[in-house]
Amino acid sequence: MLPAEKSEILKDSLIFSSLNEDELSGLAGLAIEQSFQADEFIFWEGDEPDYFYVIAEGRIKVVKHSSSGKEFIIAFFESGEMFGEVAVFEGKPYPASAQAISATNVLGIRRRHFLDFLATHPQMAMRIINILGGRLRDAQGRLKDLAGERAQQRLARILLMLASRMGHTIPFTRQELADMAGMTTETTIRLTSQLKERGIISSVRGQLIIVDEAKLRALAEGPPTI
Amino acid sequence: MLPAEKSEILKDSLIFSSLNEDELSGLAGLAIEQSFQADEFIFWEGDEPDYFYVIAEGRIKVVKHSSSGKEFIIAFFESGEMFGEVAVFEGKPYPASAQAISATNVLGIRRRHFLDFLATHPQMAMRIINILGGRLRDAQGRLKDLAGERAQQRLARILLMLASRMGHTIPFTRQELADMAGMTTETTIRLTSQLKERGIISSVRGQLIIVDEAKLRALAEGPPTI
DNA sequence: CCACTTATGTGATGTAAATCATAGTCAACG
DNA sequence: CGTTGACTATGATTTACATCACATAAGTGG
Repeated sequence: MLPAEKSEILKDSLIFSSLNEDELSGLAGLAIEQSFQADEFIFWEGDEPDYFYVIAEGRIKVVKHSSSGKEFIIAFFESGEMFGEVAVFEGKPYPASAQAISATNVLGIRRRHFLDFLATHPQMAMRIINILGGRLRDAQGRLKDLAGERAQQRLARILLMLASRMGHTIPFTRQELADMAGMTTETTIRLTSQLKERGIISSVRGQLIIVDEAKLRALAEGPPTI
Repeated sequence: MLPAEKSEILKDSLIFSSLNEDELSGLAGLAIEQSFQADEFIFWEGDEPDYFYVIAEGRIKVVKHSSSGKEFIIAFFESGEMFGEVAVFEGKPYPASAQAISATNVLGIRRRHFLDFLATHPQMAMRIINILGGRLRDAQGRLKDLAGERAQQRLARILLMLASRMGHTIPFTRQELADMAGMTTETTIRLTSQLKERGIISSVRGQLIIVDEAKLRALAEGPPTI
């Protein structure tokens, strides 16, 4: 891949879009391209955090496994988004694994290089603070949902969150939705079947289309206060 | 409160400890002291984020309520720690409420002032990135626990987390522990009673003492792989 | 010191969702 | 084009935990 292409990818990313040409090409010089097949792991929980990543093309999920082996999807990211940053900042092992959902190209920047770059680019630090803040807000919202809301509502909220990021067509299987909402595949299938009967969603194999967002939102807000 | 006292408090905080005297007194000039009784709210979820806070004295908890009204404790903080920062960075309403656990004094710094200060103090931004990163890591670990672990393990993990921050004497009621672990008070009481029987903890009203941390850790790790 | 509130403790019962089981359906691919 | 494997579907059964209901401390404040 040409340095100019790397620059272009970084320029299109959420974090680096505000940099000028010189800064971009400086960073691009440090970035290493890597490709992954669907289902391949970019890193595993516990690995040393050598790289910070920006997605050039494709989609990845960040997962943790419970003690019984059950998978939980903490987040997923697509083109232009970064991941692996928390471990890189702290210098501690990655707290979760990253796995490609589809064929994916990423740019990796070495921890040391990235920290040096950050130290000399204060406005980038502010950008990162905003991104981390947003992710923390999301995580805390999900914590409350997992602790206190019923499966129906948790699923509705997950669907709305996904819709706000990717539009009304949601390219995930029931299994993946289950792993995001913290429930079993069977439960997700039963709940989505109900949603279909009520005309709130439609679906084809491997994806799900939100038909009536208003009704879904009502479900997510809470039980129809009897 | 004298400016010098405010400086002293800021100097003792996690975020501002690296500042020099001039910077500290500059910040101290912007900081407003506020006091709260136990159970009083510092701010409510949904409020406009006017202030960023540092705790001078006391303890607070950050809570969200589920649609059925159940409380969930997202985090608690004590002297020297900051809170309310996510909302301040984003300029969106506070995503959760903050409530004093005991009588508490805080220093509040106006959003605008804090952002201006940040913009001119790059090394502070790095400090904040680290703090947010740590909180995000914690939140993601708890997400996985809530989604995939049993009540027994969740409680054990909460206790260990608390112990690592405050020592083996944990000053929370069963109700508060329940609200952190995402379960009912009754379940927490039953589980702690079991832990007492097994000699892993002891307790007095309103607090709980970890006696055998190794056994607790074994419980937290997972079921005794049969 | 007595009423009152808050925290702890325990049993009986209910239930949401997990688990177990089985089957149909669609896409991919040699 | 038929076989294989992932995805969707649905019923039967189990279970961890919530809910309800009371009872007994242990502080607290008049």
